[in-house]
Amino acid sequence: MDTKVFAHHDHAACQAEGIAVAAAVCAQKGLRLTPQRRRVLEILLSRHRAMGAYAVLAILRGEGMGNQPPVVYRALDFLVKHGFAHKIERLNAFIACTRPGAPHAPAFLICRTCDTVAEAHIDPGGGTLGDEAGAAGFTIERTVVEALGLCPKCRDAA
Amino acid sequence: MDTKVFAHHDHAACQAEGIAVAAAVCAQKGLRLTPQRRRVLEILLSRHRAMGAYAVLAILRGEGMGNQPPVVYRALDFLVKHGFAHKIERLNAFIACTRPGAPHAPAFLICRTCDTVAEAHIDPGGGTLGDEAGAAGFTIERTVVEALGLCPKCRDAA
DNA sequence: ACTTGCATTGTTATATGATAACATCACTTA
DNA sequence: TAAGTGATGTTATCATATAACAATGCAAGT
Repeated sequence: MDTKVFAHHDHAACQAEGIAVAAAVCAQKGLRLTPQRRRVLEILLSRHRAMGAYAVLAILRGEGMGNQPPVVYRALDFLVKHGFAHKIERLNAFIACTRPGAPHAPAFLICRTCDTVAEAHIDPGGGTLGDEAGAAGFTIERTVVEALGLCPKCRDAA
Repeated sequence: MDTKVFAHHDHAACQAEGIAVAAAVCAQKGLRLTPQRRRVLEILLSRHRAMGAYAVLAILRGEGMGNQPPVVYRALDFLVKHGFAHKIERLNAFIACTRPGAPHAPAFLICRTCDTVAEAHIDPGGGTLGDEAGAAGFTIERTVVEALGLCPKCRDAA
């Protein structure tokens, strides 16, 4: 789990690696990491917090890279579709993936005080829910798992 | 788990029980199940599908029980706050609780074809995620768990 | 180089989901 | 019956997301 995001870490490396991996994966799969898409990923990578689409759009606007909602939604759709970013349903917001390239079922720990989001990974068909779904004949294709609470830093501060 | 919702069942009893339990719980806790709130719960209970707030509002309008968004959002807030309904984050929609009255951490199985939603219950601190959160010092307060896939009926039809 | 085809981007308009703010009404209890 | 609280009515607005279509860019084959 990438709970390092709750503590100090080499964030510059964190960002650089995110872009590098995305570029490599795109090259390998024949996807186009265009300037807009790349910039949106950089913006998401700049913080371990989920950002709303319109917050991203505001930054793009300031840089002359797009003025209308579809611009940012298309870039976000691309990043989510190919696993470079995730949508946090509870927040209607987006965050860069910390394990791009590898297929995985993400789960998130969301701090309600500082809004930091850590990405964990789970077995989609595992646990009680997987057992019950299996028993009921329900086929799980995707999972949304988001835990809300307090990160260690905010808990200690309180 | 209430996976009976994927199959034929006595739905009239299902609905009646939902209202009866809510009324009993409200009486016990000194909450007011007003006509609007009761009617919204009835509407949600009428199907095992999540409904958007505006879909509920459209029905209320047709019955002269409220014309503006805040009417339905206030009723839904009440129902969710007291555990008579849940919000499905993935769908931005609401569904009646199948275990009203008892505190619980709900999880949902959402069929992408027929939109039926079954409610299961999980141990919020259990499983891999609970372990990892504990190890990271993260305190889980609430969980959003939504599995998307195919219910038995729709899987067989395909 | 040319052109054909497809992915990407630009732009307008609108759909969909949610809340702030304030006035009014109703129920309780002292 | 007045005061306090919770519930409702209403207007306006904010926030999130997508449809539709035009214009552009890029890559592959000839």
